[in-house]
Amino acid sequence: MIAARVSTSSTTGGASSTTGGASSTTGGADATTEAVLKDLSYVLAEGDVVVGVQMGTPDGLDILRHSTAHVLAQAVQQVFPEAKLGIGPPIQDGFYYDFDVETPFVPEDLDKLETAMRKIIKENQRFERRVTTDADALVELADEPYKVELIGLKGGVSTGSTTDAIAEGASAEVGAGELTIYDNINRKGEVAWKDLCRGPHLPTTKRIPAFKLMRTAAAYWRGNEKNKQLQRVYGTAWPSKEELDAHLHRIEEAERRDHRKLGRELDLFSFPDEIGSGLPVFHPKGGVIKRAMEDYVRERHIAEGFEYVGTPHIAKEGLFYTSGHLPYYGEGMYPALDVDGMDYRLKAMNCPMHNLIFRSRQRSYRELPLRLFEFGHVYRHEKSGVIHGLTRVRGFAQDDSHSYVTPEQAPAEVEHLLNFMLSLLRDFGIDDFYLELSTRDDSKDKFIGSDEDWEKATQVLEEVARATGLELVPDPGGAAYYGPKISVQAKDAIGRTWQMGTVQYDFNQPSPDRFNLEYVAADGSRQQPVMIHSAKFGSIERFMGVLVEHYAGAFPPWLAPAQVQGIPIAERHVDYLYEVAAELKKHGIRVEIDESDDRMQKKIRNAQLQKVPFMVIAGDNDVEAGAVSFRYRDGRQDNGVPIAEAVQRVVDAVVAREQV
RNA sequence: GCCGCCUUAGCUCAGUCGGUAGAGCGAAUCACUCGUAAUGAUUAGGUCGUCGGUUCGAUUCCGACAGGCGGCUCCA
Repeated sequence: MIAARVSTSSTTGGASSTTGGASSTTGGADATTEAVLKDLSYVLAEGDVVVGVQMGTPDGLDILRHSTAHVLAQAVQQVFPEAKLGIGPPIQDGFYYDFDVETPFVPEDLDKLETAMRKIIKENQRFERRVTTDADALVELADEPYKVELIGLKGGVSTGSTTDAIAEGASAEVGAGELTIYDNINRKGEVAWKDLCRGPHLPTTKRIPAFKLMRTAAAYWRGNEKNKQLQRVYGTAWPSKEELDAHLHRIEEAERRDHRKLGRELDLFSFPDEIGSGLPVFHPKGGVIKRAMEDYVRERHIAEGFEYVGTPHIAKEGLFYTSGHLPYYGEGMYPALDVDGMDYRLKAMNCPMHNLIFRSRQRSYRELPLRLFEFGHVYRHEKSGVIHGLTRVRGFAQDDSHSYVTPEQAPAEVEHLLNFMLSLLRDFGIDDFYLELSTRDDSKDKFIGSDEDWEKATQVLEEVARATGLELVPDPGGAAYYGPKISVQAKDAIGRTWQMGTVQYDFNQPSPDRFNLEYVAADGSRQQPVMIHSAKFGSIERFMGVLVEHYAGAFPPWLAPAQVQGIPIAERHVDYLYEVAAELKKHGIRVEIDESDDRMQKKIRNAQLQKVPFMVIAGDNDVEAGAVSFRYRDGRQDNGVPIAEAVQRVVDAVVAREQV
């Protein structure tokens, strides 16, 4: 036990007794609702209900990591006495601490700091909590300008959710309620170091079993680009050396499936410097995957009532004033190209052009929902520091659709699109994702349209999203300028989440002061449609990146660049394999035969490294029996399979889109 | 865009305290024809990211730019 959740008797409503057995982390909903984390040194009052916090629990890990962050901060101020303290919260799998230092940290500093930290841990310093007042703390921490700022900010807020107002992570230093300072007391009973902090902490530094500093980076103070950049040190801490090693091992495993690495090894795509940052090219093998994705997605869209259209990559810039892109997101668009004295822009979205297709003639309510779809290539001038493999690029294809509907049809269409999108993701085997509902926040200048319209649109999206039963995470302020959106968020190999498909409800672009879209209603009146934007994968490029990582490059046969690798035992079996390959090709199977003069063991190794789903091997025994021998990527083998059966096996797996 | 680090052969990386470079894998060629993850030998391959500065001399030191990596900010 390293800390405790304590609730006072006044808050307990019902039957929960104070016995609290060993495994009572969930014991008594009444007791835990109001329970507050306390240090073990906390002096109990009459009637307090106490639940121990173990290091392995989420609370316990946070306490361990936050305490380790304190040790780091102490070490930094030992090694770099001029360093000023920022904030140091626990995060997923670790912690960080921000410092204002003259010269930024370099990787070698981490070694020095780890050494200093080990010394502090060995000293077994005691974390001692001390209540103070704003006034006293301001005097005591006069040398720590960032802490002083936090105290000032806290004073301005009454109670409750102060975190947003202050800085992400700052609640660890100045939560609501009384202000506290933690003193680190060394063996001699002296205060070795102190920090403004809400706590709780481990009882002593020696209770930190295993930690490692991971990297340094810069981070804006209080997360604002306009503020000074502080130097951030990331670290991790675990209840045992074994768990630390396991964590480091997980990171290594994740790096193995990084799509940037696999993309090169499997010869799928590259990013030639000569073309420019964030502009990928697909090699033949990546092209196969890309085309398989596109073919399937196009086919499914048509089956779902979409009509395939095509639009250009650039347009006169007036179009993007009409749509609202230039006034609201001009920063994200490439600068204008001068053409015959007019300014043209590369498009960042397809919707304006689809709107023009809608507007190309008068539309009747009988045509609605009208669903336009294409793989529209868009270009966005992403800041140089955010480019990341295929998952954040500057030019990409959206599998983009726009549904034009009557307001009454909107909820059903949103539902249709969302379910369609989820079914597509599942067809590709992607199952680790959650939904996000991006809405408008108070900064109204970033968004257009009336409060009522926003409210109605948000409500429609939320109801449909909830009906899926998937996890739904709110994202206030994340909406597009023209309307709220539901998005699918998928994780990559290293735990970063990426926005995939979206469904966006737009009542703005059709409006009279934008594109002025209309349809003739049953009563002959002219009405304004609602448009619903939806990209099912979001971006073909990003989706391929996520797919590569999801399968670690070992694609199911229907997506694999080479579905079958033919491997002759000896040169005399090559012709026989070509006969088998001819059969496979009749069924559209992608088959290659390794005619090199490598030994067959080497050929197997190569096919294995290329992650080909079916290795089809033929030697004397197979030729004699009119059969082939299968080897799969996991090492399984199935010898002497008759040719017809072997062909059928491969074809069946492809048609069923199975993994093998 | 900001901060830090990085850029040497197709890939992964050594190396040069300033005197123009080396390995493994890969490639090509030759021999070998082999039953489920690396047969052997030989050869080719680099204006050390680009441009500029310092220097008798720069791949090495300095600067700018480009590209990459990790974060931050951003993400229609």
